[in-house]
Parts: sequence; C-alpha cells; structure tokens
Amino acid sequence: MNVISVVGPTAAGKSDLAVGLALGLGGEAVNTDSMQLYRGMDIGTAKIAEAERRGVPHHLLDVWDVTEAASVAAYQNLVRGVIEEIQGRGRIPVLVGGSGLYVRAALDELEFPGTDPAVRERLEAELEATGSGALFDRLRVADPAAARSILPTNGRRLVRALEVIELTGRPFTAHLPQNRYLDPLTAQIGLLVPRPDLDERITLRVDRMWKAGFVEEVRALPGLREGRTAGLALGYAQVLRFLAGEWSEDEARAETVRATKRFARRQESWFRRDPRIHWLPYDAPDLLDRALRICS
RNA sequence: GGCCAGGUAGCUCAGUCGGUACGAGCGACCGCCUGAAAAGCGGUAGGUCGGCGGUUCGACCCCGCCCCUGGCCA
Repeated sequence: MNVISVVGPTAAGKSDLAVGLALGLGGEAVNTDSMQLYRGMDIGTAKIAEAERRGVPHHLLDVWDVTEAASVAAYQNLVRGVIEEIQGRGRIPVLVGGSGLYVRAALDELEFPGTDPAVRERLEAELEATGSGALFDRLRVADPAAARSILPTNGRRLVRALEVIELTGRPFTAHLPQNRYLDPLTAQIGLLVPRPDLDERITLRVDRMWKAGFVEEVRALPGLREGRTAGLALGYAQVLRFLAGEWSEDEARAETVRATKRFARRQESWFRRDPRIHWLPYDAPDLLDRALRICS
C-alpha cells in the first residue's frame, strides 16, 4: 500500500496504532484531525505526546494559529503536499485522525470549489435576516438536485451551496466522484469500539484532561475567542463558558463529556458509510499484526 | 406519630377545571454531511400518568386506604 489511514471515533486508540504501523512499515504519521492542527491546543485535543511518538515523525500538528479559521480546502493543499513529500523519500504516509471530511479531502478525488468572503458574508447576512427558508427557496430554483440533499433548516449548508453556484455558475452538485481514492493503493483501517467501552473511555479521557491542566491551557489561549473555529472545539467551547462565568467548572466538564459522546456517534455514522474501511476491534490482542497484514 | 409538597417517557419536569397523554428538554437509537466538519442539520422509539379499591356512562385528573420521596412539626 502507498497510503495508510487510521480512522474511528475519538478515544479509540488511533494515535497509538498509527505509530505502530509507521514503525512496522517504515512510515510517518500525518494528522487528519481538524483541531490538532492548532498550535497550543494539546491537552483538549489529546494530541499525541512527544514520548508516545516513539521516534516516528508526525506531520501537520501545530500548523495553525488559534485565531485562524479552519478550512478543509487549505488543509487539503497541506496534506497532499506532505503525502507527496513523504512518498518522495520512499516512506509511507500513515494518516491518523477522526475528522471525516479531512480524511476524504486527503485520500479521495475531491475538489473544493472556491470561496469568496464578500459573497459568503452577504449570504450569511441574508440568512440572519430572512431565515433559512428563503435561501432554500432560492436554492430550489438554482439547483434542484442540491435542494433535495440539503434540509431547508440547514442554514450553513444552504449558504455554501448558494455561494458555490454564484461563484462558479455551475450547480453545487456538479462535482461528485464518490469513494474514489486518489491512489488506488490506499488502505483505511477503522477502530471498532463497543458503545459502553467508548463512553467509558471518553469519560476517563476528559477527566484526565482536567487533571492535566486543561482549564489552564484554555486560559493561556486568549486568541480562542477571536478565531472562528478553534474556540468551538470540544471541551474548549465548554471551558470558555466556564471562564466566562456562564457555567460552573463541573458543568463544563460534564458538558464536555456529553458533547464528546455525541461527537463520537457522529464520527461513527460518517465512517460507517465508507465501505472501503477495514474495521478491527480496538482491543484485539493482535491488533497491530492484523492491521499490518491489511497494509502490506 | 402529625402536617405540607410531590410521585406522568431512561432522567428533569410540563399538562389535562373527569372524555382516547399536542407533551418539552436531555439521554438512547438512526441518518445526512464537498472551503467552520471536535462544526452544522434532521429522523425514530420509549408512558398500564406510584399501588389497590370506590364514585361515574367514562378517571391520569374526584374520594378512601396503602406504598415511596423531600421538607416542616412533635
């Protein structure tokens, strides 16, 4: 295989498996997690510690400032470059992370039509003023196919669809080669975790984050409030509300656990759809061997 | 032991001046997802309305007794 990708819900043990695979295959780790791209967001994103990397180089961690807005398209440029560079050195990129769209952006034939801040801003103002229903009606005329796949109440996606149509003059749905790897020799490994185990692991992980000084980490990142995305990250958003006096610290922690469980469920439903993923039980004693076999 | 409040969906609670529970939020389960994706948007399933008896054509809503929870008094 030329490219490996480890996916699955949060707290499943992806980082560790990726390091094992990299060591076994002569590879390097590449982050596919939208929030670990941010500098300074370590505890709350469960970023793999230096010691746990066991000498394996890790790419695309700490590349954005928390004041920058995240962008899949920008990320896509970065990953594609990194993958090429690693392969150029005769090594194998081992992608790791749970951001479904980011994984797709890295692995699949997928292109993002452009964006325009002015257009975006105007559409967002319109959404604010007239509500999503009006935007939906417009989309229904401009691109019936897109309207069928976007719910009338989903303002965010309506804005983007209309933006793309306005910018490209083509329907939003014009580009859709689904599930096609850029490199046919790509293997995706998914970690399967039973719900009760997953919930327990999430609770423990959040507790550990708090003990590790998560609140202090957030306090030390004033830029979080300015950025459009970083401050919305799981845990960070909740701690910010605690720091703002809206919630007690306990509430913030409990809400973080709840939101993380919900997120893990969304990750599962995203990855479940991809028939190309090889699923392995997260606690299999021979997990690494089985994964290596799939990758060879 | 007496008084008061309360026992309605897994949880927290609405509600019916007696006529098949419009229930809500959270949770659970499921789905969507193309430049904010740790974001955003949806769908479905759960209730013998504490128990037993009575009044009534009819009670979750009225009456009696009992059980449970919280508070106050003794």
